[in-house]
Order: sequence, then structure tokens, then C-alpha cells
Amino acid sequence: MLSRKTKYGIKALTYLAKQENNNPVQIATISKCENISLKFLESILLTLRKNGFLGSKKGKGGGYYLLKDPQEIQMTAVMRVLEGPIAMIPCVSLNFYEKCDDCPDENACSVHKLMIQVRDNTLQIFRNTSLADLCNL
Amino acid sequence: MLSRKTKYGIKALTYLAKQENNNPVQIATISKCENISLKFLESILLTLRKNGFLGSKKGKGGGYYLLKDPQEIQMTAVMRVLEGPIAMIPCVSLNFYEKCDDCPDENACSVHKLMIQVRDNTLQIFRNTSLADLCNL
DNA sequence: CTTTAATCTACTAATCCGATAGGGTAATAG
DNA sequence: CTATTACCCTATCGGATTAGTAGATTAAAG
Repeated sequence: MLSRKTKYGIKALTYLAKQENNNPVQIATISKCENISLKFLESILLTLRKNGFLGSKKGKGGGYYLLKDPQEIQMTAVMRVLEGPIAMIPCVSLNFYEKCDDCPDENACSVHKLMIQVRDNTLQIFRNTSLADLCNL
Repeated sequence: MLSRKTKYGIKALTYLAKQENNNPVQIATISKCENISLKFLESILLTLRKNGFLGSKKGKGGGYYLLKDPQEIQMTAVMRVLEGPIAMIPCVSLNFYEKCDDCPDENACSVHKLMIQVRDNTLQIFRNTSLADLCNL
């Protein structure tokens, strides 16, 4: 399941990408327009800033704004920052790999092989989709 | 993330499918061979039985056995029973649909459109994979 | 009929994680 | 200086996951 965090994060990024200019937008504005809990959105935008997606400006006229061109923002990067692993199980994760404690041999595991297929397919979709694509779709 | 329940369930099904004959196999046997907590596995096999995948036999010489040919068991069915929705978000789920409370218009939602693609791809993999395929892979 | 080997059922518990709320701090514009 | 806004820390609440415990039920074997 996709967490609300990721869902809200993507929605917020989309909102920012749709702005005409790249002026700072207040958290409260996004919160209202997208029906997202203000405090929750606050923490989400913070992580997006710390991971290089967003810039921020404090005080009057402040807010958040995109740091990169929406076309340069791959969904793989967004997903990994907000949701964590893209794979459904750690033993097939590229960036969050972890061995299963019950599997003596990964290559003999039926679940492993199945989930590698799912991962590869999902990965391809996210790689081929940028934030700009999301706005146009 | 794939739950342990699903992972163990698939492993157990695979184990049963690999048996020469279709004689009942005890929970304890599967539990030991696949390193799965006995009581947890017990409840998983129970749900698989209640959903028509497995038969059971009580008493001496009892255990669980497959009710269908492994080739007839689609991974979509297994996933839906054990894991629940295949989609990453309820608003794009075929069998577990639920409207998002924050979305006034689904068709305008960027997350929605993205997740439909992921769902379709994942679904295709699960549809094209049977329990027999898992054993051979 | 008794023993034994299994599944079945129900209750409980620990742990973790998602989601959200509260309150205070820091920076910035006017 | 004051209002505005992002920043940061903490606590909480609920629900799902992953088991563990105790006993009931059923069926086969002798």
C-alpha cells in the first residue's frame, strides 16, 4: 500500500510543478487546495526539502518551491525518498536490500523470483515517468 | 510491502505443489522446512483452506494438500486472498475499490493515473504466473 | 474404547508504524 | 518591532502485523 505520506507528497509536488512562475507557495495554500492535513504536509515538505527536491523561504512571502525542472524529477527518486523501497520485499530491493532470515537460498525462493519481476516492471514505470509527465497525463 | 503472511503462504503453497503425490503434509513439516513460525503458518493455511486452495485432513496421517492443479492456481487469486488489494492505493483497485476522501476528482489526480499504470503491470504479471510456474522458475 | 496425532478455534500480547496534533523556535519582510 | 512563515521536537492514538498460549475437536490405529 502507498502511504498517505507519499500520496500527499506527490500531490504537493504536482501542485508546485503546475505553478506558472516558480514563486514560493505557502504550506497552508497547498494544504487547502489539496485537502491535506497542514501539520502532516509540513513534515512531508520538510523531507522533500532535505532531499533536494524543494527549496524554502521563511517569513512573509515565503513558502516552498521546486529546485529542479519537473522534467528532471524522476518518480523513482520521489518514491524512494517518501515511500522507501520500491520493491515489495527487501530481498529484491536495489537500494534497501536486506536478506530474509528464513531463506537459506534466495535463488531457490519462489517469492523472490516472482517479486523480482514485479520490481522490474514497477521500476520501469517510475523511471519513465517524470513530475512533468504527471502534470500532463 | 509484502506481508510475511503472504510470503509464507506462497512458500507453503509452493512446498505443497512440489510434492510428488498429493498426500497430506503436516503443518509442522512445512514449518520446519521453510522456517516459518508454526502457529502463524497454521492460521495462514487455514485461510487458504477456507478460500478453496487447500484441503485438510485431521488425525493421524492428516495434514494439508492442494485442491487444484498448480497450473490452475493464478497468483492474482493467491495475492488477493492473502495480501488483499493488488493495487497500491484503493482508488485504483479493481476488487477493493474505495474513493479517496481528499480527491474531488479522481481523473484529475496525478497519483491516481500513475498508480493505474503500476496496477496494470503488476496485475499482468500475477495473471500470467501460476503456482506451477513458481515451482519451475 | 482408548490413545495418539493432527487440525481447529479463540483469546491475548507485543511490537511497530502511519498519521496527526501541539507548542515552541528561527528567520525574514515590511 | 511585528507579523508571517517555515522549522523542529515530542507525544499520542489507532490499527495492522506477527506471533504465543490454551484448549477443543476430529480421525485413525491398535
